[in-house]
Amino acid sequence: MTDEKLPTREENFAEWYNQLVLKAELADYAPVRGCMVVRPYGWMLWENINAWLDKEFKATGHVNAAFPTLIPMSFFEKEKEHVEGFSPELAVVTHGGGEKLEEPLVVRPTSETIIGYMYSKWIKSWRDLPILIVQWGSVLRWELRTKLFLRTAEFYWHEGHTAHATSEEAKEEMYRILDIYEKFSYEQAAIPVIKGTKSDSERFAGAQVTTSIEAMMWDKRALQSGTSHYFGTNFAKAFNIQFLDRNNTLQYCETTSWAISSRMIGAIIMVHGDDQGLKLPPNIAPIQAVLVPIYKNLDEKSKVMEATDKVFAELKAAGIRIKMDDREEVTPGFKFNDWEMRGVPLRIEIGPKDVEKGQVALARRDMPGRAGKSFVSQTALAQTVSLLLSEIQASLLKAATAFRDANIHDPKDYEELKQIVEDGWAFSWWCGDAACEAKVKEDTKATTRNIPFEQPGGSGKCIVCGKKAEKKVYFARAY
RNA sequence: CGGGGUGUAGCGCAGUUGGCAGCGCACCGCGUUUGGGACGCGGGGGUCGGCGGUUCAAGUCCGCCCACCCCGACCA
Repeated sequence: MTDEKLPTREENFAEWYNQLVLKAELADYAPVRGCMVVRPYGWMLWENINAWLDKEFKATGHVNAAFPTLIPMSFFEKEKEHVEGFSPELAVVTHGGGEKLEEPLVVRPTSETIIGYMYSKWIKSWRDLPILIVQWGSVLRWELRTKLFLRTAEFYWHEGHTAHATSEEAKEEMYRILDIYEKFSYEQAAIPVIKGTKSDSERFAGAQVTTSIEAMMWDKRALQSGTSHYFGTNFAKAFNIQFLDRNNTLQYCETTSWAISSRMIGAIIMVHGDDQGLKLPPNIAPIQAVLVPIYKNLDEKSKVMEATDKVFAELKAAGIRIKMDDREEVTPGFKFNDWEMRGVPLRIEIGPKDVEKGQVALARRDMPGRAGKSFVSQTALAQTVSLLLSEIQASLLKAATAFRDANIHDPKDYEELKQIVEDGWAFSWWCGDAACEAKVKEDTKATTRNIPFEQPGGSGKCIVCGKKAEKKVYFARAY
């Protein structure tokens, strides 16, 4: 708790973000370089995110399991691109029990290798396929520059790892998961995303195809918010994951992996937040409504508390995640600001006047000042609140979508592209040549985000070199 | 690893020509307050990043080291 105000987003977006994460008590800096502590309020948000995803994964035939945190170093050397991609950021354990280890162990930066090793033991026949396993946990990458939630050394995620008999099935899986990620973004996080394929230079180390969902933050930078990879037989060959098909022929498996990380929380902060603080989507908010009793003396207190207790019990019973803030040491005004900063979608106030009139005062976090305020009857309040929460959920998505669409432009030439990516996304024809992509990156720091599945059709001229281009791509500066 | 910066109470900072280590917020206690960030009074809290040097005397001067932050390269 503190009464210092946040900097505005215009003043200093990075500082606004850092201070908000700390003040809202989502996370704190850990005494370990680049690591964070996710505090209870942040973890509740994470749990709500995971609960939804877990349900979707299970509904599509996936099961959960756990693999070791430590992975033999030699495993990483089995897939060439994978080791090249990850070796610069590995943390390595060299000693155990006071003795130097014969083979160093890597703290997992991702688990394709150890899971691939296990799959080779478990898979013998086409009857064993597909294997659809999700692991929930954390991984460690020795990042050089870190930022709470967006890029920490240790971060939390789920990683799905699947093995299939055919490339068609594996690709279907990759797309199925990306669709779940998209659905999550729209329906739960209220963040519009663009689904597409990563360019060769942006592909995951060891993947044949990497797909992603990309979201636009308030400062118009892009955030890759989820990825789903198709490996072909790359990892199957490296780890000897083979099965006998129906014709008694030995085949390599086709594998996938996919993930959404705690970075998603950073996206929620940067897409919805305003100068007052967080705005959490009701569907995943740890607290959907906060109840603030207001009174001046003991007589008023007993009447007010009687009403708030009743309202609290009713909303709780209706399944609304409600919090009663009956702290006596701070004023109502302080509480209003405090809970707004922490992004609670709806505030319910009950004071002596409301008790008299059998009403409550409501304040919507998604609407500024008076526009979001109303008085409603205490009768059937749970229904009113539920309805409002879904309205707020919808309005957050609507606002985020309008903002994104207003900041995507179609440059007429390369010069205009350079201007656009200063403060927005460019949607342009691209010939597919890595050299053109590299030139944009060098000139503007913007990278290709993805080649969206949704294409205008036809062909055009590459925005960089002018050669014929079959696809349009998003260029943006990324986190 | 390159460029820039900062280390003094939990946080933000001040500390002059070297001379009793301070301020604001937070925290604890008591009282008054409470419909948009309340106030009064009284308290507790320090290896001045570390080590070494100069000096009667070092937060302050000198040397070395360490940590962290910002900007690049890397990245979910």
